[in-house]
Amino acid sequence: MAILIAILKIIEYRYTIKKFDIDLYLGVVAIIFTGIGIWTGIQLLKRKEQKEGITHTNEAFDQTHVNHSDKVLLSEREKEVLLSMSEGLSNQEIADKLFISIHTVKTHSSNLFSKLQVKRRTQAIQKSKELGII
Amino acid sequence: MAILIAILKIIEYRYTIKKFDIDLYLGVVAIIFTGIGIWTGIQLLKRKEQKEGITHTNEAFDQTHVNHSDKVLLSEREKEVLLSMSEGLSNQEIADKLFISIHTVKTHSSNLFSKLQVKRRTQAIQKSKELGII
DNA sequence: AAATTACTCATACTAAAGTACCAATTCATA
DNA sequence: TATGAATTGGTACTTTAGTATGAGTAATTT
Repeated sequence: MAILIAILKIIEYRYTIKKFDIDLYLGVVAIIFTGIGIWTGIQLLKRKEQKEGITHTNEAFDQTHVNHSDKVLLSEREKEVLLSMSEGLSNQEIADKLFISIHTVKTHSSNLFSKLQVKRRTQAIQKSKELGII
Repeated sequence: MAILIAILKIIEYRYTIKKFDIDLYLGVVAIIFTGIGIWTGIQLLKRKEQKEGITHTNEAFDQTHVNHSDKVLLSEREKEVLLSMSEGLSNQEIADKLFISIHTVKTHSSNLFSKLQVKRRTQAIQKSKELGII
């Protein structure tokens, strides 16, 4: 804001161009500040994307790093749940298949997610295939 | 440009606010057009990035499309969403990645699910891998 | 015997996913 | 020019997924 005001002051040669059409001056101001706006917008969006990019690469790094250092050991039941997930089954369908309640399936899910260090079943599927668990 | 001029004309109540400080008027014009500029800049950048994204996916698409059946025909965008799904991204993350709203991601999701005749994203991932779409 | 691990089930939540509508824009094509 | 496909965005809603927490049981290990 301070910069904008400063620029406005610098441009303020309107006393010298008073003889010119005031419309022309306004048009120039409008165009200049449109340009400033465009530039600002691009800068803002760039910064936002950079932050997201850093976050993503960090996540990707963590995943691949853990792959080599930790041997992820899932229990039998967790592996069964994970396998069923990769087949596209819902929690309820997995529960029916394994003759357990949906609550138990959710417990196994949550546990295997934290063991695999993922947040969603789709990530678990992808990661477990990378690790050769499935 | 025509729009800018038109807006300028609409704003042109300077005859009525002549009694007010001309600096105030200029400040308002500057702020408004800065806002317009920011918006324009964001829109321009969005469009640019989207074109780049499509180019990339087209390259990837050409590699896989030749090899496999076109019985299930997904649109470009649907394939992009599907691929992102298989990478374990949430709808919100896909939206951010493709520079579209989460609503649009859901629309694409729902459409590709019915095209693949599945009910969940996990099934879509499994089936599309069977079909060689991914 | 005590501790640990795996498995089970539950409640009560929040978050995400998915569906069903609708509507506007763009773009290629009949 | 009109028509349809693709893309985008929205509201409102239901369903599923996921988290946090607690707790009981059986088997194994220390």
